[in-house]
Amino acid sequence: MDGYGFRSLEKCAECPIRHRAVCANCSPDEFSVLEALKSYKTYAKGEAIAWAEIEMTHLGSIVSGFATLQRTMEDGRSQIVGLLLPSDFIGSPGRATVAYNVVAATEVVVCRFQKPAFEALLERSPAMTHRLLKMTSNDLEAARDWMLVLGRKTARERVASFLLMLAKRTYEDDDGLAAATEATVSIPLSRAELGDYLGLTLETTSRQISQLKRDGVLELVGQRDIHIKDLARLMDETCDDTA
Amino acid sequence: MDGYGFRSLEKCAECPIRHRAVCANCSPDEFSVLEALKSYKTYAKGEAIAWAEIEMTHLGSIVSGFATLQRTMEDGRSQIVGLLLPSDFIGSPGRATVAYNVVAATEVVVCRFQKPAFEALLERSPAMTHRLLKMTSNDLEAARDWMLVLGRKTARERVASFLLMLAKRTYEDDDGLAAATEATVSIPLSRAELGDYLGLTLETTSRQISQLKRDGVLELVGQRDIHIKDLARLMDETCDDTA
DNA sequence: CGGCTGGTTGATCACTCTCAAGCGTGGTGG
DNA sequence: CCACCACGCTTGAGAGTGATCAACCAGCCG
Repeated sequence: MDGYGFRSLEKCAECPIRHRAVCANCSPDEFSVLEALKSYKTYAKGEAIAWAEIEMTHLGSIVSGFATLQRTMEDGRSQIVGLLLPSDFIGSPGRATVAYNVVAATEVVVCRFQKPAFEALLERSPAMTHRLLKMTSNDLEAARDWMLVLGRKTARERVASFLLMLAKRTYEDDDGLAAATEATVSIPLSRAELGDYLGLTLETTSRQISQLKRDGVLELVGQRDIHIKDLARLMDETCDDTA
Repeated sequence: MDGYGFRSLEKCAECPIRHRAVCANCSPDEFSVLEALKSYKTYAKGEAIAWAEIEMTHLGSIVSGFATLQRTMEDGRSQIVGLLLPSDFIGSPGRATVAYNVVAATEVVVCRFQKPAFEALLERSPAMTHRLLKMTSNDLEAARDWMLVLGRKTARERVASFLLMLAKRTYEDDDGLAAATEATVSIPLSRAELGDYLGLTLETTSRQISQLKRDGVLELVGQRDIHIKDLARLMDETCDDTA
């Protein structure tokens, strides 16, 4: 379907991620340049969007789907170092390669630009540069938050932290999470991937989810969807003060 | 000594971090604006440069010394989520607070700017914005690298990874590390802080250093300086492919 | 129906944490 | 001048959390 399913996206003005992506603050002039340069590509679940140490030819934004950033060791150990959701940016301008693999966790549609062209555009567009700085700085903040999880939290706290983060991201647009007492989230990762994100084995991850279920904090709806019965309780379980 | 010891720094052209800090690509015009706005402040070892959730009045660059970024939990657990070395930038423009404490690990001299003035300047200076984007993106890369250490590595591998990173940073200017077989590094952190950086207890950290010493990989020179006898061996110990 | 994949659960093991004692150095005061 | 204390570091013994290895279960598809 490589592109053909997305004719409606050819106009940036109708793009679903228009107000949150790197192009959020662009002027009409800039949008017309972007529209001329962009192309869409669809990746199947499990497919690599970029590979560590391999030069990237394109940069771009996730339009739909989830992707993971994963760093692996020779002996097979692997750590997911980031999740990409719609509107997140793929690649670092000015850097030829990234140190991790970008893998589609679901089917993913990317709005892509040739790297040199995009970098040239960035040189001339303060709006995009500032937006990208803001996004990068948010990612840095999130990465550092997650370092606390990986370095200091117990297995149960890690799972709780993950579910809470997912709930926040899921409901961030309606910002109803502050008031809500319940929430339902869909986990876009397998237990093995979840373990790689949490720095745990898949068995420990599964056990902690079961335990939280037994303790009445949540309910499983199928294997990928989780209904959080008591959000306040879950927040306690994360042992985290950041509201 | 608040400033008086640094009269020689009043001219940016003579600043020791001039070619690596956020101002690296500034034009002469921009430098004269920076010179008018900047002020120096010295922090004693252990003093807070910024505090989580407390609004920052200034942004700036480390001129000399080391600082740590640390995120703490209510129950006392703490994780160091970054090290700031000379030329590193403190604070995020556009964000009122940061989620971690910035603490001087040694005596630290900071070249500071009032936050609103600096942000206004950044709006008008593509050179600084691009430089800051580059630096932020490097920090993000480093944070993600460290996530692999925290999530997947053993205690011994963590210590080895830390020493190797320190050696790289120490020798990065002479870039002689590629050829070198030995190196001497000075650890700017106590064992407790080191543990907080590695996601270990101070006891485990100490034990692993002793073990590496017993195995002939390194020698202690005092308690803070470490002579790495076999760099290649140390790289093996990190179990990391990134050269 | 049988094999395959992803998830759960169980038993055991090992690594790291916890608690505790001991060591060395540097500073203070009698 | 030296005894004493404080602090940071090291080392030891035992406990606990999560990893490992393995069996089992459910859903899916051929």
